[in-house]
Amino acid sequence: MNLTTRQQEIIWSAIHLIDEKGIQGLTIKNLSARMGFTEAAIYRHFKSKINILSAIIDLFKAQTAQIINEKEHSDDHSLIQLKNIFSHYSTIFSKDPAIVSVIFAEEIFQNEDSLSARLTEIIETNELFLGRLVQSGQKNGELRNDIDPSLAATNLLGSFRLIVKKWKLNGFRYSLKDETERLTEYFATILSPLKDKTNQEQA
Amino acid sequence: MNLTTRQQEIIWSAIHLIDEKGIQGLTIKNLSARMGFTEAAIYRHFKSKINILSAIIDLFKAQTAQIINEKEHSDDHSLIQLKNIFSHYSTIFSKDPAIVSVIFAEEIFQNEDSLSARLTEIIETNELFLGRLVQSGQKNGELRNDIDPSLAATNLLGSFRLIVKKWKLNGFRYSLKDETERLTEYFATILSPLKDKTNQEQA
Amino acid sequence: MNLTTRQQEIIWSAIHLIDEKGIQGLTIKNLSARMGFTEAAIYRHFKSKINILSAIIDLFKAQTAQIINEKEHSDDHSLIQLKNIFSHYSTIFSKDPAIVSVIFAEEIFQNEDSLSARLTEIIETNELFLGRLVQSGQKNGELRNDIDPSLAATNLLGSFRLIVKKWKLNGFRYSLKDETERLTEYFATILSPLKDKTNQEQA
Amino acid sequence: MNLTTRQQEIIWSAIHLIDEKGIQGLTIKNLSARMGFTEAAIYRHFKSKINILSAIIDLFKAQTAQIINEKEHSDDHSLIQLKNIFSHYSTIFSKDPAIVSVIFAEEIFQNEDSLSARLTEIIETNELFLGRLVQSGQKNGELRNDIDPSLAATNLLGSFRLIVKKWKLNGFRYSLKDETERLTEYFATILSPLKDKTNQEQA
DNA sequence: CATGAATGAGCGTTCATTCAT
DNA sequence: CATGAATGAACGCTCATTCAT
Repeated sequence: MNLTTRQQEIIWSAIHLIDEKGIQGLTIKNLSARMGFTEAAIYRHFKSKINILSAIIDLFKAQTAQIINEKEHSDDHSLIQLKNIFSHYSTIFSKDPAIVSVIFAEEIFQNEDSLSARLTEIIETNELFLGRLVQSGQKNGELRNDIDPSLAATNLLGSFRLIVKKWKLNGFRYSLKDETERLTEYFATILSPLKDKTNQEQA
Repeated sequence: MNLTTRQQEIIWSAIHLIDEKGIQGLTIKNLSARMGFTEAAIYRHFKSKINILSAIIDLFKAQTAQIINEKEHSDDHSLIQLKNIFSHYSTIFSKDPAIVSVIFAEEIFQNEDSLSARLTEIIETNELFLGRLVQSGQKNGELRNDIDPSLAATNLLGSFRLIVKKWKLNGFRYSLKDETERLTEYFATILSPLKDKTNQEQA
Repeated sequence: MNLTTRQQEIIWSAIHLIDEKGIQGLTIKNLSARMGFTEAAIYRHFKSKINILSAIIDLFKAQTAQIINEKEHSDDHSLIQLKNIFSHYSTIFSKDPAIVSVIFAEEIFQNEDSLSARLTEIIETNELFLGRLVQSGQKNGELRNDIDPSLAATNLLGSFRLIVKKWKLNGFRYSLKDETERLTEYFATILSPLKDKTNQEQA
Repeated sequence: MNLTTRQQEIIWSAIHLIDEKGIQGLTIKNLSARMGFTEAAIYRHFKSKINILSAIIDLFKAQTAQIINEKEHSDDHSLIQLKNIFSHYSTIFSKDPAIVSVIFAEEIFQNEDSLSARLTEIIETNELFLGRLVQSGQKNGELRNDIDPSLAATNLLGSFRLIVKKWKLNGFRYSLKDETERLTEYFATILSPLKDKTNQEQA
């Protein structure tokens, strides 16, 4: 909380290290080399390595909370909001793809219970928010109401996570924003109420 | 390929170690301790640690290929087949939950390009198969045809991955098979053709 | 010599650190934390860590010299003087038990020849003074004269050191002054001339 | 307990390191250098550094127990026994003076409670044994009975410890055995019953 | 088929100390 | 008079791996 400039630099170096070499590549030596100073100097800014990881999670948690808070009280249609939130995340990830190597890789933190619990919360926060979105969409008749909102939330989040993960596994070579748009249109199709469209599409 | 009994024991010990302590817990020392013999003895059976990880991936790859091959030429309806394949995986995972800590954690292998590429293939193989399933379902009129089969496949696989991951993050406390059933019923709902049901559900 | 207030504060913090955590606990970091300012600030007051240890020894040396000087020209009987000097030390130690962790632990300074030599001198100074006391007591007929004064001095000092060390090992839980009194009475008994008491006591 | 040859070698290297450079000189690096192999190799033989210190204490404890056990049931006169036991210790110390740098330096172990407690026991064991010796000597009329046996024990042990410590501080330059003999004769003088000697000595 | 002993590199961390501000 | 940031060396310890037996 309230990180110094140096602390922020270190955190982002750590995120990029994890992105490039995995959690095993996040060593104090690698980190200090990337920062351009000695290993000992790291300890001026963070008490320990797990403090660094903890700060990374804090960062993502705050970011998630802020994004959700922004959208929470919007008046937009549910489908627009869904589109917006995934679009928002894909913008963030596109700006610095390294983030996804950390935020979607719970395994990284599994050694430290205190950390993994907090990362799990981030998933849950997102899922719960998506669930609320679906539910209110159903109330307004914007979304089909023959489905369980929480399952729909899992469905939305799971799909988004997979396209992001594939994007990463492919070396961020294509546009995540385009993929996200395709996905949200797909969601619009499958989650829309079952109006008279039926006959047309069946053709 | 053609692993000895000892090699298989070692591989499963390794999988369980990863499950329990993460990739950082997979050390030759831990592994040999779990096997009940010395570190040097491990090297009788595998040339190096990477070879062990490689064998793990081979195992999962072979397993995936076999599962898909089994189902590929089935005459069952697409939705039944979808149900069957997820049910099959959830049975395997329930029997030994440690598997999911490895198979869904691509990060683990990201250090070694040779390994991570092969793990990515497993995802793709599954996704392609699901895509073919959806496509044939659309041809037979069992599935709605206003959606892109490959997006539907991402949707199916992503959702399943997320319920499995959540199951793990919750310490395998509840039944994955039940969750999988709920998910496949959800899929049945959203992927079914938009027959005359329309009006009824809208009520 | 001629220490500033701050220097004295630092020295006493150092003594207490050694008392609590041993010489390995006397680090600049610990010391500055205890003083409530930064590590760098320590170096305003002392050129180096060795200088701090050196000042501690100077302190004890001066203290010892002063105590002995005070008593040296007393007219009291030798046994009274012995009692007085041990009582004096036990008062000092009781006021701040941390002292004994330093003054009786020559090992602490053994790395630096310059320091250990000076600490040894303190022992010798005390022992020589006790020797002179015994000798003058023998001259006056107050102490038995069938013993070597310097051996008696070793005997006196060694015994006192051991009761102090035991007091420390027991966590300063009981009264050192009481123990010292018991010890000096014991000395009175064994060092007194062998008058006609003989027969009585033998009974 | 039941140390291998290598473990014994390491322990004795450690004892000599402590003797030469103090506890701060006992580093794994120094130790392995003295042993002629790498730091990592030490850990084949001891789980940790404090295990090494623990083994050293075990060694001294066993040695003390054995010495006391040997003498405990002797029929010799108390003064002879006192002489014997101090002589025995001074022989051991003379053979390898490094021992005294460890056995009489409780400060060394003060960081680890488990260790310091066990070292304290060694002092106590010796003191209690000396106390029993004095008491039985008093019963037999060999020792004066106007003194408290436990105070006498403190007196004996404290004095012996001081001559040993002085011997060390003087770089083991003179004969400890001679000094010990002088001390035990002194003890014989002050602890003997107050027979008719009185008048003679008083002359 | 397995062990015991060893290695060299690297781990996270702490040390006393310096220096510009 | 004190701080914040840094250093280089050392700390205890673990890593994957090798090799003679």
